[in-house]
Amino acid sequence: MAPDDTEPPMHTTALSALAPLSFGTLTLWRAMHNFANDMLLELGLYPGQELILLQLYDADGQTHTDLQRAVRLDHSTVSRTVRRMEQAGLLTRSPGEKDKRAMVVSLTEQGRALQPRVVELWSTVETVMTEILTNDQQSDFIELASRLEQKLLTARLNARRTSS
Amino acid sequence: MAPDDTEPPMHTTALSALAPLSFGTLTLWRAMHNFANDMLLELGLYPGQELILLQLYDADGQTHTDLQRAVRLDHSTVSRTVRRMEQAGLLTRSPGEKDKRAMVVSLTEQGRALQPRVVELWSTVETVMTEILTNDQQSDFIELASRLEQKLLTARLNARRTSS
DNA sequence: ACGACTTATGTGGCTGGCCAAGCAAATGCT
DNA sequence: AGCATTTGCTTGGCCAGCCACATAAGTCGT
Repeated sequence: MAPDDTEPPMHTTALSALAPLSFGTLTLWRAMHNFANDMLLELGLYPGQELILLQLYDADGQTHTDLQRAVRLDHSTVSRTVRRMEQAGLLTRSPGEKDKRAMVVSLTEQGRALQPRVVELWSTVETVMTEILTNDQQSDFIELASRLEQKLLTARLNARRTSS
Repeated sequence: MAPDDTEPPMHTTALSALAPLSFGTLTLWRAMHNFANDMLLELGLYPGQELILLQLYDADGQTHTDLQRAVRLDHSTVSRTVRRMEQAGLLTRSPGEKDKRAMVVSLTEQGRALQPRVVELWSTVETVMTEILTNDQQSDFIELASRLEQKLLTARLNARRTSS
């Protein structure tokens, strides 16, 4: 788990003065990540694995590519993570019938058994967060976050186009 | 860098429906992280290293512990990262005079030369984000993020207290 | 039908981040 | 003074995430 948070929080970083919005995003994410992580570890999961599980709960029997597009991580990351989850007994991989290159990922009993706990985990995180916000604040935050995300995505694309 | 974002964004993940606030936080952070990362790599830096540099720009000659408290990462992470940055010629480590256990970290010419570019990097990120927000929306977002962070920090502490 | 391209996945290597275990130096306590 | 505790840092091991490269299997064009 992350370092002790018993000390006064670092509200005086260089970054906080230079780029408060970025700083706020970073620290919020870290706090959420650490909080979720503690619970994930109790389920024997590592961060990111629960996203793949959620994806499979939504529709079992997806290929690596399906999962990769959903979670938006590198295919090599998905490949390794899925393999580790297979070794952990959470899911099964088998070559596709039509397309022999594709690996179809299916939940095992053990993997499916985690569904309520994984759902509860994220519900807990969400509850903790929404608890201190009004409905309006929640939708405002979500909308702002979404707009910022979109802006950053397009900014990144533009930057890449001009550099390459 | 992260996977191609040319495909339509994943606005239909299982998590987005289950925990929209958490999902928004996660995706926003990822977008920001990826955007910043591209620029970091062009500077020959890896994510997290620029935070240590910023810290040193603020006050050169800090110990590992100083840095660790500032960036709030695990001390072992700081140790490794600082060592790699030393190998990259960005900084110097030398045992403290009074306290021979402490490693005092100082910037090299090369490390200090990066200051304007590191500052510019985060300014760029911040500008991209603030561009689409009014001043009120910016301060709202920062305040909400800060409150959410605090809530998550205390929730984590409570959870740990009761479990251990 | 055959070669070129595209797609699906795997592997090695690098980083960040964490924990746990270990070592060395400073501090404190008797 | 001498021993126990605390503090500062290091190392090994595990995971995520990325890129670059490699392989296998569909697909397409001639």
